[in-house]
Amino acid sequence: MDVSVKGEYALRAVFELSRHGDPEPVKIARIAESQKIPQKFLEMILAQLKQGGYLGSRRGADGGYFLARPPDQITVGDILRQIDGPFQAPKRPFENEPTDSPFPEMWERVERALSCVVDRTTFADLVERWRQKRAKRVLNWQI
Amino acid sequence: MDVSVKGEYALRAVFELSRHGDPEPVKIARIAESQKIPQKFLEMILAQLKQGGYLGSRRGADGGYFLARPPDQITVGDILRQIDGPFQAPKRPFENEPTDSPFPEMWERVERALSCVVDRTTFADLVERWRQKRAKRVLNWQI
DNA sequence: CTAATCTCTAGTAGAATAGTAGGGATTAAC
DNA sequence: GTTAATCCCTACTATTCTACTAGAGATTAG
Repeated sequence: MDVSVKGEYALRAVFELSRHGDPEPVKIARIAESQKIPQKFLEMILAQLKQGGYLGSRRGADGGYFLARPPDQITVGDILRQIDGPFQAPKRPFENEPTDSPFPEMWERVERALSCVVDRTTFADLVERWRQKRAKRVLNWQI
Repeated sequence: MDVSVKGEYALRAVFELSRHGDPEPVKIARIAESQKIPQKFLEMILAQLKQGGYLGSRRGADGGYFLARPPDQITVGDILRQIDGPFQAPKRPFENEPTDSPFPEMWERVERALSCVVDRTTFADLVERWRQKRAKRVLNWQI
């Protein structure tokens, strides 16, 4: 019942690209620095996200990574599932359980509840909330 | 984003005790057999649940484990947290993050959504659903 | 007393996590 | 076309976690 550091790194990386906005590629090194992620580790994560179809890349000097779709079409759930695999209660070891077990139904409820958050939160949402928070902070700072 | 086998074992053990109903102690061996849990592993789990105040025990011949409270006062969330620890998004490595990060808020939403299921589902609920399912099945079987 | 139980400490094989290392392939710019 | 900057790919690793197992000790009913 937790989220891996790798998953959180992936979210932060995609957030960084979403925040950047324009389709210019962003270098791994810059994402790594601005989000405090070990660069070599981040390389693996970004490759995995590209392989999932969420990111694109350009090599060579002036290369980098960019979003393969607009940020309102990528959800937190997409990224987490790509990196950490699907949510699962341990159904595997209990396949031959009686059909009247109350647990599978409960796990479905959990899954739905989780999905309501992660599959409905897009990176466009996250960026918007971030902008609002920042605006508020700047406002307070000026008073 | 998953639940350990140990956590599921714990849920099944408490379910077994709840289903049993009366305050007579149930032997580890019986729980282990009827829920297909390795006995020695289950011993550790039950000790942990007792230490959390959810179960009581009696030693010696005719000993066993029993619920320390009525099943409508033990939730799935209680047991999972006792065994697997609290749900957490990896807040630890990101303590010095800017205050305008959108992630902490999102993790709170996830936690609340999760809580809505696991902290509102008691073992009395599970037993009731199980009984209903079984009644339905028997009915179909008779037709 | 004895047999059946819980209790406690320790160990352990295998998988997962969170990385690191080092070079190879591709591209922009001179 | 050489160079420098970047992504790409394979392999390795230390540490921790998971899911157990082993064996002996403490307690109790009969």
